[in-house]
Amino acid sequence: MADAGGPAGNETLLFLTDDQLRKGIEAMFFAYRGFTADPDRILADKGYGRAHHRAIHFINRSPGTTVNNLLSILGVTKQSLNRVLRTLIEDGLVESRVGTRDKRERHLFLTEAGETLESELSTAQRNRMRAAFRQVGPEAVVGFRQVLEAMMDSDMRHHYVRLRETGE
Amino acid sequence: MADAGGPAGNETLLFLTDDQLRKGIEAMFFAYRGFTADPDRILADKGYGRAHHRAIHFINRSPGTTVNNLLSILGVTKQSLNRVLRTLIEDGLVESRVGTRDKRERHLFLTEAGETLESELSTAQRNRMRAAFRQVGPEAVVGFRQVLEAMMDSDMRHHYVRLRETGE
DNA sequence: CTTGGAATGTCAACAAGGCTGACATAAAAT
DNA sequence: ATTTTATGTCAGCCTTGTTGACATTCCAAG
Repeated sequence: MADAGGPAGNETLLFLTDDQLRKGIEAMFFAYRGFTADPDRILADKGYGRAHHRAIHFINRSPGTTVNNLLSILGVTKQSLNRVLRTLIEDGLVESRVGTRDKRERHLFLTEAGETLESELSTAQRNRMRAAFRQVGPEAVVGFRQVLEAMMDSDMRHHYVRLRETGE
Repeated sequence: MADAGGPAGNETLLFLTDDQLRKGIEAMFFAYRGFTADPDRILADKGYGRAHHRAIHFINRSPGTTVNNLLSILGVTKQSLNRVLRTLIEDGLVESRVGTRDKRERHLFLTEAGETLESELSTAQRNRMRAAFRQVGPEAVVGFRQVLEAMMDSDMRHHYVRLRETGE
């Protein structure tokens, strides 16, 4: 179990040892903290949390998205999302429009104020990621994204891919 | 702002565009969900949460570590950690021994039961990471770790590196 | 030896943000 | 006409973070 290469020691599989995997696990843990640190600071100043950031991010990525679609992307309950959306709508950062084809649906949009905050948050987060990317170079970035994509649950990968296509 | 390469379009920097950075950000978000999904299920069955997992992980990595050291690794308040440690100690998964040199300090160890749970959790998490690593190959894994390390806050990187050295 | 400060524990209170369950409404689908 | 779907809302619970206050223990400096 500790040696993925077996007694003969297939050297091409040394990157699959428990030790290497543990390093990957700890790297994910510490890096995710850095990943969220800058937006967290901005959000705390304005009385918001990560949940607000996530909603704002994905509304910005897919303007007019429905509540249901957002729910499946975020993987939370409607009550939990609703609490966050309510405050964002009350504060004038998000607009909810009744659907035209299907009037049961609410389509979500960022207001100008919402776009301003989104830009502030994503700029901070991009700055850190840009610094990391620049430091390690394009080939490492390709590997980074390949591993992350392979680590996703398949339904989350579907969301990721669909968003990826939208942006290109 | 949208074009990292400038008007002339330096093609070697195309991996730093806002679009590429956004993909990296979304990849981190979705992948982290997968990263924690398997342990989360195991923990939920036993009435624990991620905070318990983190404590168990780092006590296992550094047996005999002090509460203070654990605090700086986990980045939470002592009250928050204390609540988690108390339940783990009550449940017989963690043992707290008064320090010999400095009797103010408590040194933390996993009991046999604690090691059993740790193994269950880390096996599940390693399995997913192993599958991802195997799927993308060793060069991608190198890039993955390089980007993550570059994305950490420097104090977290210190912890990461210290733990990395311990394991080798 | 006394005192100050550090490490730890504990109690209380609070907030964010997850969760479940129950119920209401409007509109689409059958 | 009935059922299903999409959404919202209320109430209550849990985990896990926070702050503040205070006690204990003990090292270390005066």
